[in-house]
Amino acid sequence: MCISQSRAQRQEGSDSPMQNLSRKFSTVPIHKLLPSQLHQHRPHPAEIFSEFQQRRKLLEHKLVAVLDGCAGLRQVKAVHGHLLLHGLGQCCYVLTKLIRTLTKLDVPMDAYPLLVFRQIKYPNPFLWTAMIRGYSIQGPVSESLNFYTCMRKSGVGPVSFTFSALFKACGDVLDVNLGRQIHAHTILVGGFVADLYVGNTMIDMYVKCGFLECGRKVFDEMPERDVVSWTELIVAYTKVGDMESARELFEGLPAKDMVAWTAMVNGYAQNAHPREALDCFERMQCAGVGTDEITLAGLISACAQLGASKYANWVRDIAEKSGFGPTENVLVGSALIDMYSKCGSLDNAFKVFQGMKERNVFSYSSMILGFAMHGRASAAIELFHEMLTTEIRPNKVTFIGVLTACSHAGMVDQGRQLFATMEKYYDVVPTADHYTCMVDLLGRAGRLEEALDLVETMPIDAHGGVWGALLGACRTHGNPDIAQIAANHLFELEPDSIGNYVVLSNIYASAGRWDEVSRVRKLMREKGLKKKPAYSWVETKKGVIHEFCAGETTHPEYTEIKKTLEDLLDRLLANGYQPNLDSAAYAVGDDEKTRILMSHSEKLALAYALLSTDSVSTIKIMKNIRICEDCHSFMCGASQVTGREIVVRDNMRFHHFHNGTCSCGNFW
DNA sequence: GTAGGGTTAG
Repeated sequence: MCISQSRAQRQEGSDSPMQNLSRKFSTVPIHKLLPSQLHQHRPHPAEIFSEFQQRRKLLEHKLVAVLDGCAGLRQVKAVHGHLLLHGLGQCCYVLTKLIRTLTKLDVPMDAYPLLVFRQIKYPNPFLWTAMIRGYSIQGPVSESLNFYTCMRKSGVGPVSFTFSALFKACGDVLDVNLGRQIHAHTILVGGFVADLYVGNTMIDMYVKCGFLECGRKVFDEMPERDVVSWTELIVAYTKVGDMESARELFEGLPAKDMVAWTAMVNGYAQNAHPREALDCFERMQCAGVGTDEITLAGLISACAQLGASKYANWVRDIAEKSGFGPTENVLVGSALIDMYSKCGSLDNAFKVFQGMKERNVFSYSSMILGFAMHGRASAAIELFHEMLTTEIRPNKVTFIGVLTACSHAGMVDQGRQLFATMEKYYDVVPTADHYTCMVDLLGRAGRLEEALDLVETMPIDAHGGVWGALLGACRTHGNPDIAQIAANHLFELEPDSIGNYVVLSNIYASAGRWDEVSRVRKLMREKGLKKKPAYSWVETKKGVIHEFCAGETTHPEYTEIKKTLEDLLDRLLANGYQPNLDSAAYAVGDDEKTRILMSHSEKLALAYALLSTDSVSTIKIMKNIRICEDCHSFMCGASQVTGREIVVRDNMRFHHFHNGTCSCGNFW
């Protein structure tokens, strides 16, 4: 027993030279010795190395923290200089951070980062990956891939982050083929395909490239998923408008966080389902999930689509209570400006704008568009000039706003001038949407030939909007010949859009060309297209919304409505109003035309509002299609004989009727 | 290292 023990001791000693050494050295940690004791003790070398390593690690961490705080290339270079000076020029950990910092500072990879990298003798996988990621962010992606190949050749194995960086690169340049190759490679290398981050970036890559089904397949095959994987796919479905699939997936998500809920709320809002967006938000609140500015942006957009002041005030209240009020938060503020404009309260929109501490191009553009939508052209243009005195540069939407303002106010020359400066001074290349505004501008002003010429000579392809603007102008100015040209293009571009057939047929009807009217109607029948029913909505005092369809007689208070309308008509006729019979595009007698005109949904809505609201409040009516000429002059007259303010939002813009005139100046 | 965002025209 005794022998075997001593043998074991001897064996232990021979196996471990360090243990042998330890008998000759002190085991007291060096930092616990007094200076006077130092010369008597001989600290163990392992301890000295360990202490050295600890200090070095601490130093490296500190350097990484310093790099994190670097604000510019000069500071990074200074750190690098110190690294070289103190023998840390080969330290992969710190240099990885250094390269990442340079990437964050947008320093071109080929310049300084590559120089740093080339000085390293033995780069570790993280350092290689920092280079791959750098090129993946800046491009070219081919270089990113080159680095990957070199890394493999040098015998360094990848880490999961390497694949994430590569997939991100493929997603950014929309190169699904390369993505597929790397996907296959990921499987080949083994292990990484099951990694959560790798899977998530792979889903993102497929989705960005437009291969949603491939992303779904990756998702379905992932051994482990988290809320990020789910949310990526949910968003992908909302972006293609497939809210049903998004909802299905969302309901199956076990732990829904704020981002996932927000994806649903905003998905509904973006796909024109404002009620569902509101419902979803209420569920989110019941689930006790917090709200931030991004959730609010979607929610506010939903309220803007509903266009009712009841919701506008409700959502504003929520924003204030969540700590994202319009004064402090530029995102929420801009969204509220847009919402108030669309709800008909231009005053509230402007109040929000004025109260904002910080403004950006969204705030200005929304406000300019608000003014334009409400016919306040000079205010829109004034604000545009005010914006130019700040550091904020206009973008393409800002120009849509000012051009629309000019167009609705008949300011042809000013509009032309602005259009000419867009690219020259502001680097905003005109898009087909801007040409739409220009065609609208010329068209409304009656310069149909010039408008046609512009469409035919514009340097980019005209889309439906451009021809549609021309067709609309032909309606206003009664030009069936140019209308036919525009319509022919529209029938090609938008074969199933019913509105174009209706407008063309109405133009022919106004010109009394009934043969042509029947021809267009026949075309509609052949295509199986049916006229969209015209609706109007009116909000009563209690915030209840009543809907009226053209020609309907089923409202419970129809008798009173009819009586009110007849009384109003009598007063208007006495005041000089004459029904615009051209607005009833049917080959029938004048009496029948008048009867049809009196059944238009906005007139019914107006009569109901007169019946059910107090005599001082503004009447707000919303419509799903453009207001006709007859209803427009009817509203003008009504605002005069009743002394009421009437606001009508049609599918184009707002009309403020006050004392016999409209804010649109009869341009719409 | 991975996920949610605002204004647009006929």
